[in-house]
Amino acid sequence: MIDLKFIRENSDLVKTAIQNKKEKADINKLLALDEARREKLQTVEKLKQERNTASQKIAQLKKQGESAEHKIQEMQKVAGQVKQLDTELKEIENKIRNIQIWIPNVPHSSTPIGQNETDNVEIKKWGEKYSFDFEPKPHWEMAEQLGIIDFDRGAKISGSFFLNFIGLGAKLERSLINFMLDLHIEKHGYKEVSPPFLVNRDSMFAAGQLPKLEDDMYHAQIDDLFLIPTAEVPVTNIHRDEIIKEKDLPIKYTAYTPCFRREAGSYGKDTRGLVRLHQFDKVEMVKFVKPETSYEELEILLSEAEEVLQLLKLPYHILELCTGDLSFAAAKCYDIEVWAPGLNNWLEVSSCSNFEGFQARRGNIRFRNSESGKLEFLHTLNGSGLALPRTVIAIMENYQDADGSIRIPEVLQKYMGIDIISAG
RNA sequence: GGAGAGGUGGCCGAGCGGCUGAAGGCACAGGUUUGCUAAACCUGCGUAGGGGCAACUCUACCGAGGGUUCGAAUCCCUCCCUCUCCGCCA
Repeated sequence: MIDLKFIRENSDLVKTAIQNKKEKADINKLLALDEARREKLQTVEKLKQERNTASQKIAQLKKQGESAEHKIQEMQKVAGQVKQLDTELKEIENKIRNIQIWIPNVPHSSTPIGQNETDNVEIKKWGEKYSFDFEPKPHWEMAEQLGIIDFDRGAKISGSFFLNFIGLGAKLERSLINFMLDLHIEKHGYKEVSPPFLVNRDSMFAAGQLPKLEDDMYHAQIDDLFLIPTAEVPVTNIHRDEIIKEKDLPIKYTAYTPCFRREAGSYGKDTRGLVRLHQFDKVEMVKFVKPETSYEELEILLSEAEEVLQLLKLPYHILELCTGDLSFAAAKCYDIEVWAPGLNNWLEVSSCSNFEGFQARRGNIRFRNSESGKLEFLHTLNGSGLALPRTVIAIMENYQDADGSIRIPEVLQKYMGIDIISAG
């Protein structure tokens, strides 16, 4: 959420942001409503003041045993007016809010302006693509041969884009989760959280998922609960409506959760194998930080996500997202894409974003600034570290042998207990 | 699901329909005392939204939303949440 006062004072900036993010929110209408609101507010408040002083007078009169009838009758009129005006005011405020909740975060000045993913800027490449003396297979062919993923029965049980990891496939998934969690906990200093996988409406709103993305989420209607699309949602909400001690910042959490996405808008693209699923596992990192440190923290977050791929020795590159590809709530975002030789394509395995105060304002997450003595919204960030199935793709396709076996990356061997998933 | 208890400021905790934005305590900040630590004492200290360049001032807020009233933290209704007990269950 963007501060109304900020919008009032920086309307052009906000309008540009809306345009660059390809969102729709009528700032002119908002400003007009805001104007009307303040005008009405002054009228009611004046009446309320009148009422308050009169009420005191009445109390006084009654105490002295005098009649207050005249005053009371007078105030009955005022009370009616106040009620009427309050109702009108509430209507205006609702209208304002209904515009406000659709205003996206303003991109950071360093974010490149652009229309869509083709305008994202590659800022880094890491690792050499492995060379093969055979045609690298896509992972789904390997998976079938090795019997480590069961797509068909996933579809039977739940529908398309659901699957079963079986045997060593399931163990690979579990090993990766543990490897990533251990890295973030032990080396990067995050605290592990295992949060709820179903969250309420307030939590979805605070994270910036609602109202925009309601159609993309699974919704348990009876209880009005949503299946989380990412651990970001429950973990960011851990401190909703809280005031955090300045000395406790930054707070860093890492969480493994499954993620549930309806993928309502993603027609026919990337639909094979593990690339796009309705349910997938992910290890997430979330940070609560002081505003002045958030961009520094973003770079650190990015490097911590990168480290997962570096340790797995998987080639990747980093994209700085352009305004048109930036999510609703983010001010800046880096995507990490890993190379998948079987698909002959890059796959997004991590998004590292700074939300600045956008989520904090929606979720009312504050700290007391010791310098100013004031309560301030802190900044939130999060990054995948990493999304599992696509990491599995990268391992399968980069570490494949001619016979279809998968060599296990060194750092995973102690988790897997083996060094190869053999086709034999 | 059934029965009961409760939701007040950063935290704990009082609170008769008007004198309560809210006692008291803790925490925090500044000051005095002090060789250091600790302690004692004094002072200050809610949030949000308006108006005024400013000192300042007004309004709202005691889980949420309605209602009664000239006036509600205090009375009534609805809802939400937490806790305890019972039932059910991993």
